[in-house]
Amino acid sequence: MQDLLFNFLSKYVTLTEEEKKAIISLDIFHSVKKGTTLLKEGQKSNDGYFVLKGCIRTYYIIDGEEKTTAFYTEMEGLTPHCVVDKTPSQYYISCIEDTILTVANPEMEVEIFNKFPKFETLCRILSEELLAKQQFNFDEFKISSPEQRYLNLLQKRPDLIQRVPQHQLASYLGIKPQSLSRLKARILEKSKE
Amino acid sequence: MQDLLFNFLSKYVTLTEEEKKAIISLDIFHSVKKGTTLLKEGQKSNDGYFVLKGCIRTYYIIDGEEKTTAFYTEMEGLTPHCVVDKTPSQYYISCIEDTILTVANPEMEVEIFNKFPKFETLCRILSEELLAKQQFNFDEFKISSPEQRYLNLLQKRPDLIQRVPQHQLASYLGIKPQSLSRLKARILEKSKE
DNA sequence: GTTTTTTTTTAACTTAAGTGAACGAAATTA
DNA sequence: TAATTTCGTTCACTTAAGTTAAAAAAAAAC
Repeated sequence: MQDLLFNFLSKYVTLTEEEKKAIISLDIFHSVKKGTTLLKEGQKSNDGYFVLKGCIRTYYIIDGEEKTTAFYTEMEGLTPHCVVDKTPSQYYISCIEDTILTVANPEMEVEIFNKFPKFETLCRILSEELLAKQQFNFDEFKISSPEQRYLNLLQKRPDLIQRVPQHQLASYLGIKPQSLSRLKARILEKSKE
Repeated sequence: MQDLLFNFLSKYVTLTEEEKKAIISLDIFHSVKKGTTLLKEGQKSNDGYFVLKGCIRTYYIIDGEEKTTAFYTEMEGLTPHCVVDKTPSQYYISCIEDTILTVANPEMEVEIFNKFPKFETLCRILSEELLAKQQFNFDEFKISSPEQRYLNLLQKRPDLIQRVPQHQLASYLGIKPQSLSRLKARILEKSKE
């Protein structure tokens, strides 16, 4: 299980056995069942997550309606907003599949950083990389229509469309479930011509 | 001029005179005139920017049309995508006002990090913070209509609406300039009732 | 200070998303 | 397995954004 993490990290740094042991000893590996809510609106938390296997989503509840804004799957990490600015969370995080993830808080990070400074470099690089990727996704979203966004997702993350309920996908694409249905029918219609 | 930077940084770390001098000696402070293009599509570059005064924007040119995706103003930083993944840039960066900014590349960063490890901590924290903020902005964008996005911007960044040309604002809001005009007229109409 | 260019607004028309309701399919629960 | 809830799709209707064109306003260039 932890090999998934070490494999991923090996793309960025070479870890000694001692360093790996230090990570394992933090006891950050967890298995969570489908449907489990990791964080609720209004809660304070210091936990950041990194998905090793499975899928989690973040969503807001606005006027009683769920608005799904992100999915995190294999080798993707999430530091909730509330961890960064120490305020109650504005959104929920829950598992849409049985999921294996790591859970870590800033205190644990500092502890590791002090012992092994290369981890701080790793975290800096990862978060800079993620920031650039995130900015690009946002750019793409802005300059695309809902239909283009869907087609784009079909190209770039076909798995998501399979493993995620459609009504959750819809708000992820910035539209209503009915519009997603219609849009898919429209695409199918076009492809027949 | 550099005080703007050190003032900002003082919120995160305390810098010694020696450290400040090390930064100044990197010769990263630049003044650029309105209209200057800092980066063009297809170019490779290693420069990241941090705006001390003024405003820069990133935009794509798609089918001959400019698509503005972001503005960076006072105390906001930008590491272009092409710096992170070493590919030619997909977008342009230019100044929409006379601007004072810092320009730094990863090599300079590494040099500073080696001399003063606290800078790496600073950069990690800044980019984690930015990532969380960025994610939240994206969330807000997804769950809002164009009209809500405009009203939201009016609340949160009224300065942008003043200092930025409307047609650039429009694509930033994910719509066409004509739609922005109409939307503003609609809001004005509503407020009269 | 006038001309030229760029930007913003307005309008008419087209296309697509939002809304509310209904229906069948699928998944959950009893 | 039957009952119930949740989910996905379809429909009719409303609202708003995209498109094309033109005019007005503002900014830049001469």
